Amino acid sequence: MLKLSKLTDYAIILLSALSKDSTQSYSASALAAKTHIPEPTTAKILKMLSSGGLVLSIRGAHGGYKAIGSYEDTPLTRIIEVMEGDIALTDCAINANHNCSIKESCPLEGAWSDVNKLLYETLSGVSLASLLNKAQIRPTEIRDVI
Amino acid sequence: MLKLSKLTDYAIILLSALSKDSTQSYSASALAAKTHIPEPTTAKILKMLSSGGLVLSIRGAHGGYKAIGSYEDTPLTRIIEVMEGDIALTDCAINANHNCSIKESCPLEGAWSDVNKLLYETLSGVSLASLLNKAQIRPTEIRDVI
DNA sequence: TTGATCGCGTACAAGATTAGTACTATATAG
DNA sequence: CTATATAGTACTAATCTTGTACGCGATCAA
Repeated sequence: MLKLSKLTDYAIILLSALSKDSTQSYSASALAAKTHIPEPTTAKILKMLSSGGLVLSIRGAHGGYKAIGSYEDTPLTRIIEVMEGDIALTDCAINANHNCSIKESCPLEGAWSDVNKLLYETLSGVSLASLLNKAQIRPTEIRDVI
Repeated sequence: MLKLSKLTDYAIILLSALSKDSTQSYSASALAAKTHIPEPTTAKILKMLSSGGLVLSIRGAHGGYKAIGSYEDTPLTRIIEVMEGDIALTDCAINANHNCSIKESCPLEGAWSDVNKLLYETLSGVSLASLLNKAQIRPTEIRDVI
């Protein structure tokens, strides 16, 4: 299926809610209510986004989370990396020294890493802002390849 | 992580083994021995590839599996679809009518489908043969986008 | 200074998905 | 007819993802 995790999906929804007004801070529970994402899960995701530098956290009473900038230049890959770790189609693609049971006989060796790089470049070209705006996603010369 | 399943990974290894000599047929157990993929798993994958039209199966004594053509024009997406079903970053991307718990409040609506299409186009541009050859993967004008 | 609010960190439990196995049926060659 | 090999289905086991719980630390306001 080549799926993103649900948490990544949720993360983008939360970022969307936060960027509605990036001057204001929202508590985790307020965001949960707003987005209908379960509260503990919301808190967890916001923590991850915060430690990944995608949102600002303000501790203490009347604290909360705040958007950082407009996400105009934030590539989709950044969110995926924060939420899921490195982007890798296969374990081989990212880590040449992983312990693969069929390593000796695998005919692919480094082949995946090229495909992986291509995929990464493609998703890097999509900014979070453009996703949130449902706006144009990529230069046409690339979209016409199909 | 945006990972492919292990079965998909194995499938490509098996296709690679088969295309070494596409005139010959190999039994599932022979391929398992050759690739070091567990035998029952090998059998299962070959069945899937066969019903997806990616390999030819020959039943009965001295039967086995055979490659179909050179896979020069077989896009990577084809294998992924056969092994994992539709390519979809999120459930929303492919099926607008899925029952999503936050559907009413989701700000993304159809946005994912555009990204998904882009991803699909990108992976379509990689042929199985080129992956097996570790050869050039994409026209330069696209690879230079980074 | 003290209490209430709210984020941080870690660890844990439940659920869903994926990987792998077993068994029976069917087709073909000799 | 028999041996060989794939097809199909159902089941089990392992892993990953999701969601929850709880105690700690920071900040604000009275």
